[in-house]
Amino acid sequence: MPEIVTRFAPSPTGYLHIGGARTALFNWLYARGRGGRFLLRIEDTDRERSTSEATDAILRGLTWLGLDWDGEPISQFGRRDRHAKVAHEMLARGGAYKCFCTQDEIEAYRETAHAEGRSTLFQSPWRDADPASHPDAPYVIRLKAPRDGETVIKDAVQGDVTIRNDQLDDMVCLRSDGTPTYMLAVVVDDHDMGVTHVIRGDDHLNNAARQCQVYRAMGWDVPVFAHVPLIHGPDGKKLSKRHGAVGLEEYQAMGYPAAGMRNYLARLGWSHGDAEYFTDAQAKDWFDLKGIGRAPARLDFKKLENLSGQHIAATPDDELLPEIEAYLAAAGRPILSQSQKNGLSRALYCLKDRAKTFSELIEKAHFILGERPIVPDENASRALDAVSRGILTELTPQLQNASWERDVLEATVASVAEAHGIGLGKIAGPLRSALAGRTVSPSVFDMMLVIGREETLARLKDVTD
RNA sequence: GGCCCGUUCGUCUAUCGGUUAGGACGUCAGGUUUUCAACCUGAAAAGAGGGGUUCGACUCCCCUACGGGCUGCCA
Repeated sequence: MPEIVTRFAPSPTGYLHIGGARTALFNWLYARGRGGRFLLRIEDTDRERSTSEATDAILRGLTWLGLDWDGEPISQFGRRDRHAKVAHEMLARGGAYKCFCTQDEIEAYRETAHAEGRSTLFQSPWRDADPASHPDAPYVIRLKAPRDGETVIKDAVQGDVTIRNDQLDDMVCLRSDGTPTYMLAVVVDDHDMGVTHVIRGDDHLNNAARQCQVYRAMGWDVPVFAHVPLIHGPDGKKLSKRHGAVGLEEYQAMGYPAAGMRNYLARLGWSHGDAEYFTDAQAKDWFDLKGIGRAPARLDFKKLENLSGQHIAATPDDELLPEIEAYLAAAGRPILSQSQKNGLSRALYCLKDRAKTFSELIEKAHFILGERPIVPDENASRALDAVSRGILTELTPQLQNASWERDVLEATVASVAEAHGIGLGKIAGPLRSALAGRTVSPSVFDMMLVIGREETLARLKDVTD
């Protein structure tokens, strides 16, 4: 069994699209789960639109998602000489020909074809021209695609897809300026890189037929294709900016942990029985092309949140803190001081099972991160009725004597509450407000343990005074 | 326009000719009420429509509708 080689080949024209991230994840899982290699190729042959900033953003995104690639990223543009060489080789083999038509001529051809209701696929008059008649003018190299018969794409996801060859025109492989087109470049690169499995968006499904013809023209082995359906927005339309977040980095900035993102993205359009929550190891173990669905999937933030929350809860505290700091940086939020970090790391144990995102975790950590003195917000103040205020006053000296074991704390507070003929639930709310300054926070007892005796008493005093 | 792909609860999906069509998220209703969160229990919720094939179709075939993609010297 030869080694599995997959690749992710984004074009650097913007941020890393969430759909692209999933495609990368699928390729990564497939290779990593089978001891294969996962390569990265930047498809930057479009010099107009490609930027190094976009390349950086893509690498950053992949790194954050935890998708490591083997070797250096390959620049497609850097391989243009090789592409040109292959184009000329096809020429020599008779699998391609020089076409001297200008773009205006082609456009005119399409217009009249359209007006006459004929196929607008361009048919070059140069296809079978005698080389002796070639003018000394700029030309493109076109694939001499078969006009009869059909091309069958054996797709691991879509099954056998048959396309009649008369639906495919002679695509341009080498532009008149000598640069390769994408269609040529992908095939040459995938072949040269030894890619065995091409897992990509199904927007390339039709292109695959043309690419097959290039493989044939060169006598190369065709890789296994797996065209996965695109991700759609919640309304079922193609995912675009109007749906909100489409760039992977936006998800990082919203506070989703990378592990949750991986889990969610893997599960979107792929399934392994009823498995919903799983680890990377399980995903690598289970991932296969057969489990990929054929219908486009819609983004569901609720499910993403749920999975994210589970992953945050499952992450060890010491790994969580760096991730939270990375989140704060990505979101452009204030970084943590050393004392805030110390406080937060002590509080993580009781914070992490209640946060679905890092953003939510930070919000719930208000009691430890907030400025002192903490002022109860409007809702909290309302909760502090006369009775609670009295109880809090009475509680302060009690807590002075209490040990800071959680169960002792509970018992202490409970006894005071009971003395007032009131359930602990009734006092816990106001108490929590007093300690945290707002209504979102972990258990009041956890808070006391985290912020310590001095701080707790000081805050109670603040409120009851 | 032509060609290609798709269509199971609101969402992600299981099913691979015979199931009370299963799970998860979300939603709703209860429970614990020692708070928030969590947790527990329960409920509502699906095979786009129409034809076939078959003893029997969500599963196979055809048509329609809808959605998406491709149709560039973009990738």
